[in-house]
Amino acid sequence: MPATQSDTPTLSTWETSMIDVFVRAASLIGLPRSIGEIYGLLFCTPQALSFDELVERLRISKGSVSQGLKVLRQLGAVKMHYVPGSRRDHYRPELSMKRLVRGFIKDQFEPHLLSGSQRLDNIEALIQEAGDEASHAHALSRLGTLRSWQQRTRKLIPIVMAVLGGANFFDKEFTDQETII
Amino acid sequence: MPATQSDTPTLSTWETSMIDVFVRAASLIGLPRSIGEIYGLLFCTPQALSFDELVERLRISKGSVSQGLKVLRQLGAVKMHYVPGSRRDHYRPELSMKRLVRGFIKDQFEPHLLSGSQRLDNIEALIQEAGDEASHAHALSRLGTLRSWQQRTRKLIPIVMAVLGGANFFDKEFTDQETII
DNA sequence: AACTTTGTTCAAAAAAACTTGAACAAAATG
DNA sequence: CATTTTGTTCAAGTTTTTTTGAACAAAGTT
Repeated sequence: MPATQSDTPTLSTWETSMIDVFVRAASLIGLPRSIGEIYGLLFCTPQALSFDELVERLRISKGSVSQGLKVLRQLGAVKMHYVPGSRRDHYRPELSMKRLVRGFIKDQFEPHLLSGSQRLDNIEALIQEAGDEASHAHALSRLGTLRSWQQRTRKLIPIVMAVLGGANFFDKEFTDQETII
Repeated sequence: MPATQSDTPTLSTWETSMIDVFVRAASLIGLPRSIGEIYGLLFCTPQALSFDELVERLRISKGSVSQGLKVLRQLGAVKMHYVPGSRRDHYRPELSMKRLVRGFIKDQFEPHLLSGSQRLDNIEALIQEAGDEASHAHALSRLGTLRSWQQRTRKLIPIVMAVLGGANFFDKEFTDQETII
């Protein structure tokens, strides 16, 4: 058994910086640092990495890696990758921006939109029950505003996905006179 | 001086529920509860509210209201409203979804995109300096992916704003055969 | 000028979110 | 079946974020 087996090469400067980009991006969308680190390292690395390699190279706990990978799998941001001859799970990053965004919207956004609709219906009932007749009109008007925001958000999502979906309508070739042929 | 002057009507059921919607929305975009409460109460109320009314009706501290309003002003989510005969500042909620979204993007998103570009340039330099020639190709390829994500995000923002900007290209009338006349 | 009103600031307290590591479960191996 | 490998769970510890409230500043009143 070679003495070098468990050597853990330290992260290079560029890897650290690139991981830092993902840590910031994660925090921007409300995900913990450890998740940014895990995805970031997978993003930097040519080969799929195992659970243990993540723990060792990032020097974070098994618990963090386990929970982090769980969330990333749920978001569709990492894929499991079979490595012949190894019992360990290996992971690779999802590299399609469209799929990453879709995963995020599906997991973090749409549930709120869904439950939101029901909440607004409940609020409407509460306004009707309320004794204060005078302010019904205003309350219902604001409720209407809220519903319109919801609806516009719903309309927006497929447009965003379309824009992210490879070549499309919004690309230069489609709008630039010269290149249309 | 009437004894009832400082009566603080408690929030009604529907107000509480509607404020709750905003508290959830705030947390979804990474803003503290108190900010959701402040915007939510302004949204529910027909008249502009003063600083003190926010403190009293929401039963949160002056500090929270002061800091919350500061952030909301910065985001363009509340507007100051002059009330004749009162020395106090009064506030009204911004009701245009487009302006709300623009404020959020300008304040919370664009700064990251900007600094992000510089970071990627730095990373490119670090990769060049790195000794490990063998992995240059992969590292640069991933850096390219990151740059393309950035660029796509930049392109997306004006499209989102356009979709939110009143009647437009994506509305039914523009695409539905029957209604085009 | 002294006093009142109005709102901000910031250090400390409280609450929430994240990470750790040890105990545990599940499955492969010998 | 006992043992090892691999990964999950969760209570406790740590860190970060948010809230509070008292001291302070700025501006209006008397």
